Amino acid sequence: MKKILDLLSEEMGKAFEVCGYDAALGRVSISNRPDLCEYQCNGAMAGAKQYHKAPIMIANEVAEALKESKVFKEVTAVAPGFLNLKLSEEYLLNVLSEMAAAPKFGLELPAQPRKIMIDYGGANVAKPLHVGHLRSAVIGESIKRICRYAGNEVIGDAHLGDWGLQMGLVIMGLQEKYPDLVYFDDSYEGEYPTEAPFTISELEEIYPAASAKSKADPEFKAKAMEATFKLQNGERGYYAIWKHILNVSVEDLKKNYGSLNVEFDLWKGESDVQYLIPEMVEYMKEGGYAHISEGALVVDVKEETDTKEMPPCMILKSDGASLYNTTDLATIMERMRVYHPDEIIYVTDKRQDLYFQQVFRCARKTGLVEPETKLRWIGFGTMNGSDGKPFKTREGGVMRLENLIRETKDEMYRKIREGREMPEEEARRTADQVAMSALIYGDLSNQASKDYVFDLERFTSFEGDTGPYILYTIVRIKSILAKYKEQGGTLEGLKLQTATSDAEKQLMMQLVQFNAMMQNAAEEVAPHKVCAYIYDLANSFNHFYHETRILGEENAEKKAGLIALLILTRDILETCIDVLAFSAPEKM
RNA sequence: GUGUCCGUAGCUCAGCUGGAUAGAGCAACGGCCUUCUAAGCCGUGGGUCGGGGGUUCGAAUCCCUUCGGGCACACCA
Repeated sequence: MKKILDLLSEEMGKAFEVCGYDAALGRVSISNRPDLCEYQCNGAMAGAKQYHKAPIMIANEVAEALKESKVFKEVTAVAPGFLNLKLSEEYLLNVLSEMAAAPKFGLELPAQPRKIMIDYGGANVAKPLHVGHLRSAVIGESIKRICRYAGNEVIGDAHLGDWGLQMGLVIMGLQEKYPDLVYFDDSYEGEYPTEAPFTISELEEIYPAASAKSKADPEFKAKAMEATFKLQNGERGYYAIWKHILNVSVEDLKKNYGSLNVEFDLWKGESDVQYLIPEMVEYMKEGGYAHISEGALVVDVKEETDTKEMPPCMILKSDGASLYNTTDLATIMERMRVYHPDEIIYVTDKRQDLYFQQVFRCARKTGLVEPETKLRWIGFGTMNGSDGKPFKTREGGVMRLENLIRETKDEMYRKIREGREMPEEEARRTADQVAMSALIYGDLSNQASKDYVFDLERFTSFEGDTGPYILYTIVRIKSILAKYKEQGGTLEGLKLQTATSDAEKQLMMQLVQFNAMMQNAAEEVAPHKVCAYIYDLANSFNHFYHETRILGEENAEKKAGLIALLILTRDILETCIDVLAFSAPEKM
């Protein structure tokens, strides 16, 4: 269904037209002076020049034409030419009722669903997730859910880093620790064990140790490079142990991502497109796109309109080895063949801006994607500590994501214990759920592209613009509804009623914006807009709640209408937190 | 150096396709629980929107310039 602002603009446009002006001038927006009006139209001022007329005169004429309007109950022309509008309660009720009955609360879906792939920009195998992975995970997940809710087919791909030098390093690290493993015995010809000879914790120790050693010890580094080379050329033992590394890591990653409610549809990695690289390189050479520069194979991606330096996109290093670009381009090639998406969205940190410009230009120029395939890059900022510098542990190291999550859960548990009587087990469960809302909302409520300060105390607070505040609001609603049912009420078939107070009308006006908000959030892939909306909605609700006796309402019809309003508010809030990838408990 | 993003209340941030007195939250202070979760609600104080120019009837918003900060600039990912 149509969005409220479009409906109002239509009504206003008609009035402009009746008075002999361009209907486009009738664009209505939400008032920025809530003390004066609910909506406003500035078209009279915009049209003054065009019609050589004082804005206030135009505004007066239009206001006059709207005197009998069923949509606006009040239209006032104010100097120098503002049109201040108040909505008729009956009209608001009609729109809101239609919305409550419509699928997805009246969100308009695309006629043809678009196929969108989301690339979460790669966790690495054998390396634990750290706080830097939080953002791509929660932003990517939320974007996935928003796009899906908006009626698109969305495929999320983990795009693991599972193929570079790091793998050689881990393999060499393992060989040093366990030289007798059959994987390192060249003469071994039997089947390799199905069970991995190491745990995830061992693996996580081995990588940093091997990485550090390779920096200090050139000989070790050479061995790791050789191992990488052998792995990539299919050496049996190395490949078998690599498979173990992959499996153990993915299992652990699933656990960690799972606690953030992040689910990937595909667990593909760089290794999955290695087979395509020779073909892709050949294609780029044959097509005349690639040439040798300083020994490396590159594709020029400069454009005449560039005002800055644009280095070429490198396809192969001068030693012939592949690199990040190579696998990313091969991945695009594969995705086009297998899935043929209309759009690919990359979620990575914003330092990779230039890099993705190069890759996108290269993919376009070489025809790896079609002209209408949209390639979009979402660069997110850094999560900083209270000192404004990238977040560190107290000891100054990189904090593991797992630990960040645990600390947040512990802090939330402490708060719940402090503020509520609750059985131990339920307190734990509730704390976990509320903690995730704190962490996820704390991240998503910031614009993705900006850096933000992680403040445990603030994020886990039940006051202000936080996840717990949103959940608290939902729980309050649920609590009333539960009580209403206890008293023998039913939640079915209730009809919304005309607003009888300002607070109720405010709440209804907030609810009616849902479809426009969600559409906008999807178009701009902006989860923070959903956050801003539910914060406003929660505020409107709490204000309304405070002023309105619901269960004590004596008029049965009115009471049913209030309950219907609560249900709608709860449903919209829960729909929103669901696309943000967290959920509300029944009690807290 | 080139490019890019940012600079709004003590702190953390909205607002930026130009509109009326620049908004929230936190922190500070003051009210509101015999009634549906007070983890709430209501109110008070707090601002040269980094500086300077320009465009406009009107600029936090657009343009130019300047200062301060982050980040990136081919064989890392």
